[in-house]
Formats: sequence, structure tokens, C-alpha cells
Amino acid sequence: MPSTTTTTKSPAKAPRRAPADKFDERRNQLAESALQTLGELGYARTSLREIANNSEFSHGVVHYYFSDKTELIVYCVTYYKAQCVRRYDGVVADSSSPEDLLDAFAAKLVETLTDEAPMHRLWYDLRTQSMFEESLREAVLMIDGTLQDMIWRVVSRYAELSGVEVAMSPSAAYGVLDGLFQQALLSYLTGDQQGALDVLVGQVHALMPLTLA
Amino acid sequence: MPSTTTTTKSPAKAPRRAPADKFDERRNQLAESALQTLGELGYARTSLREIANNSEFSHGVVHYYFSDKTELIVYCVTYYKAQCVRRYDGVVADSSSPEDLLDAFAAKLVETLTDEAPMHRLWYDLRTQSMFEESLREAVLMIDGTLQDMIWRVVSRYAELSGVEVAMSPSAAYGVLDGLFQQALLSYLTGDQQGALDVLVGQVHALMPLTLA
DNA sequence: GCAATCTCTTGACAACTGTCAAGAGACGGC
DNA sequence: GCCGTCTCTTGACAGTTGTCAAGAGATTGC
Repeated sequence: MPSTTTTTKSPAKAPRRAPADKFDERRNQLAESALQTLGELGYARTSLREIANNSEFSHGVVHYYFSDKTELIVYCVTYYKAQCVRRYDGVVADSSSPEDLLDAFAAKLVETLTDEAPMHRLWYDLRTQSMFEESLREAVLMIDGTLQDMIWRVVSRYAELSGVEVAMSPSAAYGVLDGLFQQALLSYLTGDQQGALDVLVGQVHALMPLTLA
Repeated sequence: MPSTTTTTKSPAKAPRRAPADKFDERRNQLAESALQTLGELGYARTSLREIANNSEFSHGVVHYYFSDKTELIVYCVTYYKAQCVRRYDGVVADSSSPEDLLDAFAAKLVETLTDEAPMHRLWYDLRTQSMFEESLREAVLMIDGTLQDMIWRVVSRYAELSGVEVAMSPSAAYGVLDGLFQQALLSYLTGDQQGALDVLVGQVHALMPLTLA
């Protein structure tokens, strides 16, 4: 088993004597640009040249900041997901009743599904590819773990506000909610959008009480 | 909306005067061979030459039986999934108590996860790609529908044997079970296999009663 | 046994891919 | 101002891809 922590490796053999921040700054700038393209085309069909074309740089610069394509992709998704795992913290902190929490949680789900559908399909793309490509697994399993923790904070707070214990494992709670969200995403992207959102809200409202003892 | 039924289009402009079955036979033969390669490498990284190499034919023959790569892939997965949607029919027919059904269902899930993991990851791969690639959607949504029906037959029979009504929509039941199965598949392929199977059995046993009123 | 059709192979094509080397510009310290 | 380093561009490379045309075998109808 390789180390499980270092997600931000420095590129192949970049010197980086100077600012030390400027380098990471550019990396993030490039990552944000790349995420746009990746969210549009998906992992497999996004070429480094396409990423560069949609940025203000030329195609050679990618290899200055990343050692290869896999490192770029992994960095991008890790970078994005790191900003997402706190998405429901406000919901958890501000709600004072189980009903409030449930409504706010469902609303947040709808919001992110609407606003960031390309990012979500990219994440599912990467996670699926990790079933084939060994080199993606470490990052994917790490991210999946943080998402599970994120959901668990919501579910356990929901139970706390309800005054009962949770009746599901963190893994099961994440699995079922993720299944519903993924289904909604597919429906949202392939069919009528409003219907997908409505169904998701209904299903989450129906499911969450079942996580309680 | 295009037609929703014709999954077995004839290729671009193949004449096919003769046996009329021989042609489909070869198609299926090629599909089964291609499925092996696709299950191993995934949708994006499987080339037509690789498919041909793992078969007894040369790379040109693919274009004799399929008009392009997309048609081949869609045909393969549709062909495979058509054999799978009856997987739990025996379970549904033979069980005489809810406990029997639940045990048999979980056992079947474990069996298919063990025996056909590459086929399952291929399906999830295709479904995810359909979020990016318009041309895959029709087939994916059709297959997804038949899988939902398959799960619904299990769940509604489970309720019938329990003497109560189902408390979930077909969509929700499929969504949550699919989420758990996908999670188990990822865990099975990336970590310890036995653990993934045990967790899946436990989660399914815990979840199924929750589908009842 | 001939001819027409089906079946499959071979070879080529244009396009695209990740990668990298060579070098131009910019920027900083001195 | 000058030199060293950082930053980025350009151009090229070898390999791979989907696609298709030309034609060789094989099979069938007559």
C-alpha cells in the first residue's frame, strides 16, 4: 500500500526555488480551467491540448505544472472536492429541528445538482474509471471517504435533532443517498430537469427518516 | 425523440441476403468476445483493434458487422444486460417467505458481484459516459429501466410475502439498492473482496425491511 | 462448374494523443 | 546592467485511434 496522504505531489522535477506559492497558485488556476473542460467532455475524451485551448496557456505548459495527465486529473478533482465536503456544514450548524435540517439538506442537494451538474458527472466518471485504472484508486478512495464523512455528519445531526439513534452505518447511509443522487443526476442530464429535482427531494424526504432507529 | 425499440439495427449498408441468422449469430459471437475486452479495459480505453485481437478475427471485420464503435459498444452491453434482467426471477418464484427471498436475493447479489464484476463495472462505465455522450443515452435509459423493473419485481414480491405494501417507489428502491451495489463493487475491486461481500449482505438485509410500509 | 454474393483480411489514411526538448521572454537578485 | 532562474511557447516525436477501400477466400445458387 502506498502512502495515503500526499495528494499534492510536486511535478516531476520542477525546481521551484522562488515564491513557493506562485507555483501552487498557477496550478490551481490551471486546475480550475481544466475542470471546466473535464466537466464538459469527461475524463477520457479530454485531451491536454483541449484543456490548454480553453485556458490562456499553450499545451506545453501542462507538463510544466503536472508530470502527466493522470496527475493533472487527480489534482483537479481532489482540488474541487476539497471545496465541496463542507457544503452541508451550514445546514448542519443552522438547523434546529429535524424538519429544518431535512428541508435545508434537500434544498442544498438540489442546488448543487443544478449548479454543478458537470462537476458531479466528472466525479462519477473518475470514480468509475478507478475500477479499471489502478492509478486513480488512492485518490478516489480518499475522496469517497470524505464524502461519506460529510453525509454522516448530516445524518447523525439529523438523528440528534430527532432525539434518537442512527440505524445505519456511515457506509450504508452514504451508499443509499449517493445512489439516489446519482440517479437524479442522470435523470437531470438526460430528461426533464425539474422532474428529476422534484423526485430527488421527495425521495430524500422519504429516506432520511428510515435512517433512524 | 427517436424510436425506442430498435436495439438491433443492421449495420451501415450490409446487404445480408442469405441466412439472416448467420449474421446476427456472428454479431453476438463478436459481442461476447468484445465484452471480455471491454470488461477488462473499460469503454474509453478499448480500441477496436484490441477487441479484434482478443477475438479470432482481424480488426477490419468489426466494420462489417457494426457501423461504428458506438454501435458495437451499445450492442454489446444491451446484449449482455438482456441476459441479466431475469437473474432474480428464480429467486422471486421459488421463495415462500420474506426471509427466504431476502437470503436468496442477497446470495444472488453476491454471486453476480463475484462472478461478473468486470461486466458490472462496464455497465456503470457506460451509464456514466451517457451523461456526457448523447448517443449512448437512449440505450442506457432503456437498460436502466429494465433493471429498475427487475428490482421492483423482487421488492414487490418481498412485500407480498410479508403481507404488507411497499413504501417506496420503483425508482427509489432501485436507486438505493443500486447505490449499495455500486459501492460494494468499488470496494470489491479496490479492497478486500470478502469484506465487500459481507458488508453488502448486511446492508441489503438491513435495507429491504425499510422498503415496506 | 461458373458466377454472384457473402465474409473476412490487409494495408493504408488522416487525425489525434501524451510527451518532451529546445529555446524565447520575463523577472529577480546583485 | 547582467546573469541565473523561472515561466511559457513552439515544434516535433512516436504511437494509437476510427475508418474505409481494395481485394482475396469461401460459400451458395443455379
